[in-house]
Amino acid sequence: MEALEVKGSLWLETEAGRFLGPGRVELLQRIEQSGSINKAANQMGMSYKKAWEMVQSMNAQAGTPFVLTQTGGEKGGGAKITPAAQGYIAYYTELRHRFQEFLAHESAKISKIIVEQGT
Amino acid sequence: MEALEVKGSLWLETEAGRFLGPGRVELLQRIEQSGSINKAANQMGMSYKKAWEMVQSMNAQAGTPFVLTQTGGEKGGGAKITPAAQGYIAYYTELRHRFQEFLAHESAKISKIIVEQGT
DNA sequence: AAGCGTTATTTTTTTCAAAATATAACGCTT
DNA sequence: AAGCGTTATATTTTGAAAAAAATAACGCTT
Repeated sequence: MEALEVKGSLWLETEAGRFLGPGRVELLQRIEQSGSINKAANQMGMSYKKAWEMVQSMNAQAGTPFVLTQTGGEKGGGAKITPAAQGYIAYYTELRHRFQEFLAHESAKISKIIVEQGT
Repeated sequence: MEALEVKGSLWLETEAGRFLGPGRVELLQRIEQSGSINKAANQMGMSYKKAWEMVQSMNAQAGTPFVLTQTGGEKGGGAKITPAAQGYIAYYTELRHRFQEFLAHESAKISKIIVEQGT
């Protein structure tokens, strides 16, 4: 057994289910950067519909909306994220960093342990 | 936003992909306890075929087999897990315990943080 | 030799999620 | 009024995974 690694995934959950994970955070960041749900979805190889449903779900679960949209107008419309969303993104990023340190630490220990048990 | 919790999932990975996670560990434990792939699968609401494929995949990825099977015989056949599998189960259980402590610690901190940022 | 409960394997069917397609509305620009 | 790029929504199609079903083999017991 070579190159055994500890991997994992992390998300925030409310009583209504998953609230914020890697996919939603990336979507929010791409909406922030591009100003468009459509562009963000295309960048991620995701259908507009799915992205829009993720936005709906987040807006519903958070007390305050995470994404504000506008239909029509100068550039056809657009979307931007709220300060609340930015706050959660910052928190999630720090949390993920601590998690990656946990995983790296456990991965560093693992080879020793497996050798000890003799497989 | 009430009752926000940090949740996650954890597994071991080799260059060939996922090797050991919660589902496989539970399957191994139930095979050990029941002496049968079939019974273990039924207990987990899983088809025999899927359980058998998981066993095949584990046996292939680990250098040494994790499950030994016998067809025919006194009770029609059966399966048991090897000491190597038992060693990995013990390691994974300890790892999961440390992970749950990480999650609990982060969940305890989270409410404070969210309040601070004013949502 | 017939029966049993299991492992082992293939084939078929079903289910469900994802993708694709289509349509409408919106508000600006020209 | 026509065109644009977007949001918003419903409908259809596709595909892949899961489930179900069917078959065979195995080695013991009776």
